[in-house]
Amino acid sequence: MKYSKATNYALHTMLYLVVATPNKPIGVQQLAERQEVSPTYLSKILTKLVKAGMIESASGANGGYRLKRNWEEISFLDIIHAVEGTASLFDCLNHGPECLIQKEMIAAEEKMEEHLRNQKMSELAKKISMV
Amino acid sequence: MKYSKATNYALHTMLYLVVATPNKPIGVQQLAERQEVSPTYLSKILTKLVKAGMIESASGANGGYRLKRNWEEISFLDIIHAVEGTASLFDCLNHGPECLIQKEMIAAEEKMEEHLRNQKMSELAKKISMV
DNA sequence: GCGTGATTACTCGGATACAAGATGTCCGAGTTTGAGCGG
DNA sequence: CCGCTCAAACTCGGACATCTTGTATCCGAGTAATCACGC
Repeated sequence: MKYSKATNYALHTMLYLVVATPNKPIGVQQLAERQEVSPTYLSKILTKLVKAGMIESASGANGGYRLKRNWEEISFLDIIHAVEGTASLFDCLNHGPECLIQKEMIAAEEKMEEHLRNQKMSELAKKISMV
Repeated sequence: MKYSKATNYALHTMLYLVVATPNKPIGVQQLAERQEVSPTYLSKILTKLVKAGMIESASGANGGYRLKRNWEEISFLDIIHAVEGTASLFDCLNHGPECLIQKEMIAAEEKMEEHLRNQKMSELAKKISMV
């Protein structure tokens, strides 16, 4: 079990956008270069963030991706859920949701999600700009 | 990102062994039937638990798998680590361990592991026998 | 100067290729139990 | 009754086969800014 590279790219891209915060959209190429990933693949991932309402895309020349309003409230968990989906990490195959094992696993997962929900990208950006 | 089916099988098998607690080893076939999985595949998974020192295997007729000493201390995390490995869920590809994003992700993961570490199979078995 | 059209620089989405890991099967080898058989 | 052999019931481990998912590329289509040109 591993977080996908896509999640890695998405988190880093969001952090970059939050740190930059220009009104101008930033092109996929520029975003992709920083992370050494192909622009087309990154674009695919960012489409998920667009559908989740975190960023918006601008077509045409000087196009790219830009933060949307409430960007200061975006948490790690928001981004991860947009990329990885919101399904729980563990499904008991035989017993379904009544399974005690499953209940414990989901409780543990909740602990992790709680931490990720409280961690906002904008907070992290502040730390960086202090350095 | 998902926990593998193998983890599901391993957790259920361990719970079954803890609830049963006979000195006699229990055959793979019996264990596999309960979970509707092929014996050979389950055997592969249980081999990992053997190497991790949680159970031991007995060859020959009336052979099978049996709990080892300190079985009362076995936690969910022990089992999961034996099956899934101990690598962290998130690796920042570009920046390595200094990456702030990675640090937050690992901190979140720690929260989940802490919960799983405190959850012992023997405790869960008690709850079941009460019902 | 000003509209109009062409060019350019982009993103979007689907189709497709590729790789890796999870899942599952097969089989030969080794091991223990227990039954059968001969002394 | 004892000991030997042999068959049966197991696990073990490696080598495959298969399936799913993540990763990545390619290309045609659409869109917005900018430039060129003609009036």
